[in-house]
Amino acid sequence: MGITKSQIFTEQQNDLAQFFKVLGHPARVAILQYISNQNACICNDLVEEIGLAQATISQHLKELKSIGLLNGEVEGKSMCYCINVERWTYLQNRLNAFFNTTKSNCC
Amino acid sequence: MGITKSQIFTEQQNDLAQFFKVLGHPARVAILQYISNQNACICNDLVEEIGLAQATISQHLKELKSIGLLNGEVEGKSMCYCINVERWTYLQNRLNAFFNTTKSNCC
DNA sequence: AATTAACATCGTAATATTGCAATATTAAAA
DNA sequence: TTTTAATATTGCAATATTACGATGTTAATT
Repeated sequence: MGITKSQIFTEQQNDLAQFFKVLGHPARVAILQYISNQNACICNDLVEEIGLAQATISQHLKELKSIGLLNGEVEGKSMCYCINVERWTYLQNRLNAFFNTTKSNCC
Repeated sequence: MGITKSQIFTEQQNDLAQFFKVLGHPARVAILQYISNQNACICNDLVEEIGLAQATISQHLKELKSIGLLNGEVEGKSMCYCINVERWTYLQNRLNAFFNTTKSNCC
């Protein structure tokens, strides 16, 4: 079917999974790493840097924005995409909470 | 195309993304949480607990096994699936390293 | 030996994702 | 005002994922 049965899971489970899912593509990992190594980020750089078509990069940026990880500011003709540090930290804490509370008790 | 261009990314980026991807489904999050709340885990419990068909649960378990997060032991007719604590910790450290080294420097 | 219980695997339908070319859109530059 | 540069959006093809019924497989039970 290809459709996830979200309604049988809790909201926490769904949005935790959504965070993981967005990070679950090497292009998006690479984009975040590249942005963090720059003082400024311009989308066009990413096209050359990553090696995917402009439309594809734009799409990946959109997904990263969808979970609040990126802020985009218009700078003339260009865009300046930056990591939203507050959200970044929130996400890291959220994932750590998941790892810390989910422990093995058997075998 | 639906196919990820893995060859243009580093091995680190690809397997980090793979970890995220496997965790990026609410059923798999739920499975890990359920296992952690039990002293033993039997797959059949999961079918009732999660509310997906037995074949579907089996498939999700397979994906969790594929990144080494679950150990499965045969126990008579049943299976005992457990979290591989060593791998679990490795993964947590790996993700934290990603979060800590990827920082924002602009805007 | 037949039955049953607990999974795993296969096949398949429905939907999602990835990627790109083509085409907007927007703002600076000429 | 036309042109150009940078990015977004649309439409589509190829592939991946999700889910489940049907069918194996294996081991305990009868």
